Amino acid sequence: MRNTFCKSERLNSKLIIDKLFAGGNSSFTVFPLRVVYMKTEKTVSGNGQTIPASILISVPKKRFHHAVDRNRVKRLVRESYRLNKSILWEALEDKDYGVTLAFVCMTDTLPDFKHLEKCVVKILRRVAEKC
RNA sequence: GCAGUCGGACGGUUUGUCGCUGGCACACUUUUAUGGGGGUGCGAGAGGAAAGUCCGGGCAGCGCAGGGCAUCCCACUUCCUAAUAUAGAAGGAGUCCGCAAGGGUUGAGUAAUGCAGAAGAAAACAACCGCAUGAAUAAGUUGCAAACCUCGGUUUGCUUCUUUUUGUGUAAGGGUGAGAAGGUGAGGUAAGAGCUCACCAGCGAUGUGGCGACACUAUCGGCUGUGCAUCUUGGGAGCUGCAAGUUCAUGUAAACUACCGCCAUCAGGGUAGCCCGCCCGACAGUUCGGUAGAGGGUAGAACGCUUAAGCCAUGAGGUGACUCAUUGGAUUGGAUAAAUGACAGACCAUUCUUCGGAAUGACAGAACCCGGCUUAUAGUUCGACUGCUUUC
RNA sequence: GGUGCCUUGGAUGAGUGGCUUAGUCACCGGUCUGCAAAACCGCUUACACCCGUUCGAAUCGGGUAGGCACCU
Repeated sequence: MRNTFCKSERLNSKLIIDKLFAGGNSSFTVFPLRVVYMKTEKTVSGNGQTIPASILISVPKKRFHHAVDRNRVKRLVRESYRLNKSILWEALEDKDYGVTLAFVCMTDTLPDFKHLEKCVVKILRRVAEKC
């Protein structure tokens, strides 16, 4: 399995985002990230591949004032998801629904990659268990 | 050598693996078709400030017969740029700071009107103290004369000075203030005063130089307080901003347009603050009911969207900003819950070092596009210049 | 991306060029009380920062920093 991250894996629909944050969805925190997730239908990308999970990364302006730092955190989270998404995908392979995830950054200081990757792996395992 | 001023350039390099965005080529798939989709290969992918949004322009939509007033903005000069006297740059001018190289800053006009805390007699009208002089009467006083007597004084008249009251003159003085009728000296006067004169500072006129701001010296004019506001003069300004706006698919609202009907009321209504003017006029507007039309907003997709008032070199013109060229050359960021990344290694800088090595990599991330300004910025580097010191 | 606004004692908040600033609440200290509450009295370096205009700036102008709202 290739560790890609194409456009249809990103969450960009305003309606789904509103639904995700409206309440009633499960969430938990593995410092420095908070995760909100929701069951949805699986989407099919242009080449016929089914995409079981789509994600969103949010870094609040209050915690990181400069755009450089916000971009850096988003890229780190995205990269660690890309390298480890197989955990979630294999768990959802034989299910008939998909999952939508939102990562929210909770820390004030810039995290380093190895730390964040461990954190993301932990989160993905927990989501895979619960679904 | 030390201290300093101004201006410019760069702002980590590179290899591998795994990804993202868009470009080109190739074949594939899907669709009636334009087209859409992923795959493989090739080469590309943040800045000097991308930032602040302090200015200006392009571009886009809406509005708009015309004129005046009001409102707001601008204000040393010449010149440059798309930017009209506005944002800025260059050459100058005035003024302030610095020994200097240099740096900061800006004056439209003052005819009229108003205001100026505290302090001060007074903030420019006057009044007051003071000075000078006239008068008055009262008191004191100097001198002279006359009369009287106890011969030393008393009384009366004139007179000198002082005090008091009052009229007139008074831009000296009143030492407070940011500012006190330009300053110093002499003459002059009852006392004083540009009242007169000499020198000095400023202003106005004439002259000379300069495109001009302005400068200069000479002559003439006694013309001379500071700040703010009103005011006056000249010039400029329609509003909103790519979340502008255009197109597609979906669908029709209590909003819009046209027509019809009914009821009541006003004489006017529109022209984006007011007036003139212009337009409409018993139409329009308001309330209710009906019919028809056209279609807003939200969510989605596409366009706008990147080759340009652009950049580099050469030549010519100009002190310079900059401009010109039948000149030559290179142009590949275009995202949209938002790409330009992550990891590992080598090198390069800086710091620490037990000399093995270790740590760190400034400020900061395009959001329609340009030009300027401002602010942040580790480190490296180039050029021009100034002052002081030393040596030759 | 664009547009508009705000910043004054610890908190709130008045002050449109003239005595480093009105009031309210809170804190602390004092008076009062056997002790407290209430009441009364007192108290708090720089008006966010820098520069300019002015004789004089919280106030006027320019810049910087921080914060808020709207286009939603």
